[in-house]
Amino acid sequence: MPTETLTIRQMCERFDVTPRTLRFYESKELLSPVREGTRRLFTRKDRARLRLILRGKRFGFSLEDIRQLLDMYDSHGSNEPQLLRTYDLARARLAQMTAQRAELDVAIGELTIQLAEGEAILASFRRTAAE
Amino acid sequence: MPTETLTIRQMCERFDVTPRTLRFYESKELLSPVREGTRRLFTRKDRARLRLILRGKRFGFSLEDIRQLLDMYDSHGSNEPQLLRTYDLARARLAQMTAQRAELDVAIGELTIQLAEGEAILASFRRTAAE
DNA sequence: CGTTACATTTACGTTAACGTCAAGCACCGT
DNA sequence: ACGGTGCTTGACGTTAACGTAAATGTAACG
Repeated sequence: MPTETLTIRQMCERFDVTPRTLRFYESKELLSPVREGTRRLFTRKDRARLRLILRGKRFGFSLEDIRQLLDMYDSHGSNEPQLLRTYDLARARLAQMTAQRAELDVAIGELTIQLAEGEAILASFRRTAAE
Repeated sequence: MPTETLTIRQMCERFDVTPRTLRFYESKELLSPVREGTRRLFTRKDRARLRLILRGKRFGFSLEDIRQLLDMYDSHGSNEPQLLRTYDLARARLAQMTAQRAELDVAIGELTIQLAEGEAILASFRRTAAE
């Protein structure tokens, strides 16, 4: 049963991140690779955590938020108050994202209108130039 | 015909920004209020520009982008190459925003699913506690 | 043994958009 | 003259998530 650990470089290729990023995450206690002498070896567990970290980032969570979520998640998935906090954090974040989406929609709409106006002006330039 | 200039404090209240922000914008050449002695007085033109600035921010433009857009806009709305650059910048930004919205949609979808799972687990806790 | 390739730690640098003092005019009413 | 209020300029501080450089280590290749 090979544990199949990865070097930092292999991790970087597999997840498209830089070494600096992995070391930074370790310093922030988001990852905890084992050591072979002085070198880091990333286990299956580290890879799982990194996947969750990257997903969290896509959600727009800060690394600090993610750390708390991860800690709560696996320090005890069976601890209700902690799970509840995780849940609330996620809900709050979802609300933010929904609001952000709404604003983005408005902004896209407005900008689209602006663009149409701009295009009209440019079109008039082209007509003038054609004389 | 009252030019109706505003003090910095009045501007802040009207637009919900801080004095620091207005001075910062001036230092970045986004605004250019006149002086009465040593004090700033914001004219109608400044108010119009500030409105555009705040709108640009809602669009997600950086202040530097906004400065360029404003300069191009009123340095000569009749200069075609500059107007074209403005237009291109806006189009690029719109593309970014659209992409961002797509990602946000995906993230919202995923997070919603996660929340449903979390809720299910919490529900099982409540059933256990009810025994 | 020398070089190449990859690894490590330490620590300062970067970016945007302001926040937060500090020190000091300028005028107003008393 | 004095206290209060509002304004001014300077200049350093803040935040997140790394980038980047320096100095060093170590393992294998030829």
